[in-house]
Amino acid sequence: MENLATKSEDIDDTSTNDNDREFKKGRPRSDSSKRAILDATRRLLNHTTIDKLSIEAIAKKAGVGKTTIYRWWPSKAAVVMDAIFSQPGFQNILPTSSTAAEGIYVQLDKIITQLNGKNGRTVAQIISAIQDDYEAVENFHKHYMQARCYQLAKLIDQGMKSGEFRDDIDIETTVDTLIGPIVFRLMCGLVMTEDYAEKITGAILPGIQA
Amino acid sequence: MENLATKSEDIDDTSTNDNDREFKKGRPRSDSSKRAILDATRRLLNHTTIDKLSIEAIAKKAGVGKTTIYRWWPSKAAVVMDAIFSQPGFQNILPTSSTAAEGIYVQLDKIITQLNGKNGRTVAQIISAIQDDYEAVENFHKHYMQARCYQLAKLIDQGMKSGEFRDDIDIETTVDTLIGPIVFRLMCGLVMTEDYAEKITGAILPGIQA
DNA sequence: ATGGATTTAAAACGGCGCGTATTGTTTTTC
DNA sequence: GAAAAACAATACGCGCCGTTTTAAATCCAT
Repeated sequence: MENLATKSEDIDDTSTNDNDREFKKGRPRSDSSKRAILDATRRLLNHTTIDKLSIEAIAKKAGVGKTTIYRWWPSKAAVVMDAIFSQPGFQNILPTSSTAAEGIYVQLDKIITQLNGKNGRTVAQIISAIQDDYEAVENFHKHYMQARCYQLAKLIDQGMKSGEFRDDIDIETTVDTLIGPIVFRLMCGLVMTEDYAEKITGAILPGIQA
Repeated sequence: MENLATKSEDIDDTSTNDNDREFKKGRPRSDSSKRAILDATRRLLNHTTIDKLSIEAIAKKAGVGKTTIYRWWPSKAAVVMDAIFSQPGFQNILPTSSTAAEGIYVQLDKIITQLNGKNGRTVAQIISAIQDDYEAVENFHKHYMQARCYQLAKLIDQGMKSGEFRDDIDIETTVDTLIGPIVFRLMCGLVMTEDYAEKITGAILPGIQA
């Protein structure tokens, strides 16, 4: 639910000390404008692509000045990421599972389900948008990719320690082989069938099980 | 070396019958203009990104009218793909190898080497550019992705028939697990170390070997 | 040669969205 | 009530878009 804006003032912790907020002079940031901007962005993205989406259109639809958007977000990609990743469906909660293998399957299936449909197209476009934007890359990893990869890594590590998996496997590479196929099919416009999580785990897990 | 242009007249085979070319009336397409356009595109891409590259800039640098570009290519992505994939380094020749496993390793390593450096950034940008462009997706698959995936599939199939691999594996999914990690790291801006092909094969092949 | 067909470079067009600057108002703290 | 900051609205110059028009160039068939 936290802001994904990347303006230095927002991520710089030096000015975010507990009671510091109370002592700021001037008119505070309008929360209603912020919500209007993110809502407008989400609604516009239902009918167009990131590429064709313009800051001016967001401002107009949100009933907001262009300057307000430029004031709080460094790029179009930042606004879109903020709008998409703060959605309810995009919280990445850790599932409880009996075995590591089952946990990995559940995780992959959840990601695939999440990416099937319009959200998937938008995430693909976000990954596209970060290609030229160094600042946005970090933002994307921090608020999307790293959390999902870390959970897979934790499950693998857990399986290694419990004896479910072999103890000589390379965790990072194994995570790549699990998440890689999904990103591959997402970015290249290939369909992911409903049983794709099963197919991936069926191809990977037998090779790492003890 | 063939043209990658996607205007219907060019991919429609009905007009490409051997001696049909000789019987066309009117001024023929200028081959020097074509080369100038592709050369200019390549040179401009060394100093900028696809997103920032403009048709007008290409036309100016090539000493060519804008209309000539629009006449022969349907989109910026098509011009760029034509310029990039016709380069010498992008021919995908099949290596000869003793075992299927070694063949797969060689193939992956060649792809990774090809994608490390500026070519990789450009391919990533091409994959980005095809997200909104249905016509360009097919072009990309046809002239880049499918050829590479097909060779991997053939090697797997060969290994299955020779008894080197198990006979119950899903070829398509296995290809995904081999190529997926590479696309994943490419698109997410993660580094691929020199031994990354070794890491992938080390993670995948043990699970499918007989 | 002559006329028909096609491509070519060049120039001009209206339009959109960029990122910035300016203005005057509103909301807060001191 | 004064200073500070954010706000909506508006205007600006700029670059590139995709299209259209023009006149020259280059081929073919007769």
